[in-house]
Amino acid sequence: LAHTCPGFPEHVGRDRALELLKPVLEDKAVAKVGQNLKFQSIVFNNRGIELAGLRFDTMIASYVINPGLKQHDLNFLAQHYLNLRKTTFEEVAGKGKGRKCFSDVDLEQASKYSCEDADVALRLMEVLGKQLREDENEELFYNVEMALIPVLLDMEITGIKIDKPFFSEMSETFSRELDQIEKEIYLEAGTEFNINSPQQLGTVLFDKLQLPILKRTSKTKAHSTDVKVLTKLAALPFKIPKLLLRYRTLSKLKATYLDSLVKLADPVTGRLHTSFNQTVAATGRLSSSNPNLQNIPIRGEEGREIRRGFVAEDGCRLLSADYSQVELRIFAHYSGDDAFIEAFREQEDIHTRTAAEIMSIGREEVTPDRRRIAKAINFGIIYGMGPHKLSEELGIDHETAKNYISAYYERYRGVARYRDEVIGAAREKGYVTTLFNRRRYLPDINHKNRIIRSEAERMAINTPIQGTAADLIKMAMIRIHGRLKKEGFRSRMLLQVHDELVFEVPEDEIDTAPKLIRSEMEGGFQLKVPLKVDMKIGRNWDEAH
DNA sequence: ACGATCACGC
DNA sequence: CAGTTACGTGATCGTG
Repeated sequence: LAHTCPGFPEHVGRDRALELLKPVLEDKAVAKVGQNLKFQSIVFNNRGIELAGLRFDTMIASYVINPGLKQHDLNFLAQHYLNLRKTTFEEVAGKGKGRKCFSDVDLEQASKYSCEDADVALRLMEVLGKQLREDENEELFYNVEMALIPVLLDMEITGIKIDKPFFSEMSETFSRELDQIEKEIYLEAGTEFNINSPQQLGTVLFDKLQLPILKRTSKTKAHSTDVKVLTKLAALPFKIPKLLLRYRTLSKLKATYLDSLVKLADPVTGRLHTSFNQTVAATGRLSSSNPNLQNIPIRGEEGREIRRGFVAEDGCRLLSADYSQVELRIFAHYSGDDAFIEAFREQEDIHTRTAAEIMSIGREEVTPDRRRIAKAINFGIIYGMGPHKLSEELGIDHETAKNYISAYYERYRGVARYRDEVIGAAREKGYVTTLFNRRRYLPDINHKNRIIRSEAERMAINTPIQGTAADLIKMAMIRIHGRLKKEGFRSRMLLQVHDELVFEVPEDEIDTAPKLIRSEMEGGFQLKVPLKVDMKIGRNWDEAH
């Protein structure tokens, strides 16, 4: 098909071949089995074919069976599950500069390679399918992960519009300020050097200017120059740390967001098309790349400004719907703790309530600073944080931090119970699971080294929470996508950012689409606490958030 | 090509 | 086996 290697015989041309295959590829009654079906769907989509009947994706099956594996490629799966060494793409196409386009690969080799690919995928289905059944993961695999493929595909194909001139102008403004700061830094340093090189910067700060070394990097023990260090150094009578902080912020935003996003946007439509990866995060979360649209800035002033460049098409608005405190609610559910559950049922401010309870004060005595402490503890607990990190985080002494944590476990007995149970189960079984039976193996849970074991214990605590949140939003996405299509909406889901969904909504659906979205996000599954969704509409992502 | 550092998100 | 908060991606530098 469409082969061009020398001496290739007369054959059915690409367009004719696709025309002949189209009815089969688009027939949902004809089951499709393969590796990375979303990618295959995109390839066919480029030729006007809508691949249907996606039955079994071997890459995703492997991920559901063991999401902690770093590889789910076909060569690895063949070796791991079939004990079979498959021909690699490199072996037929070459590598580096000499790499051939597949259509130029020798016909004999190319056909053998292609057939092997299909054969291996089919044989893997048997093995992986059996394992999914054994692990009671068929529901999760078929009804969640497989069902999510067409949803993600539509989101990727649709893309989100950006305001390119807006980003370009912002980039220019940043450039001018960066030039200015650069000059000042050189003046203060008394020398010119590469500010973007932590190594060269370290030499200037700590050797030449003799600033105190507050921290070393973990791997190489070099002098650290990260934000925390620079912030502390900014208290000293030197101008350079403040200048560097500003420089870092601006150059990060310019290089990672402004300049790269403009380059990646479609020149005709001005839309950005990310890839959602379904087999990367060990907890069950999605990830996003090329570009990553799950780490668009929101905190700093300039960062937030970048969100104004994510816009709705004419005649539409962006709608952001995010789960309020979803991980803490799941945590409350798991803990079964009465006080915790009541707080959410009564729609109280959870951090205020936590502050009141662990500090034994009335709710009216909870100052913003006390609330901040409670908030850090609430999040720290679900990440398995210890007193050391908490005291550092909050700038309080070690003893106080320790007391807060013990007061927390004292007050919320269910939390302590959850912690003990989940770690105990992990030790016994070697894995933890989410509410929907997504499994993650923790081979180091019984490790003799305390540090390594603690790391596994933190994963044991966090994974059921983060993973259940991932399961819930995936199920909501599937239902919303299905209903929008079935009920003839023109509103489209564009992005998922772990606990948030972003939609593009035509003006005449502003009254109807949000109701559907809220109902599917909040009502999909009954926990011991209600799920709450916050929604906002705007002309751009900043206004909508 | 790859590891290290840094910085952005949840 | 690594140095005490889970999970990611990407730009850039420096080295091989």
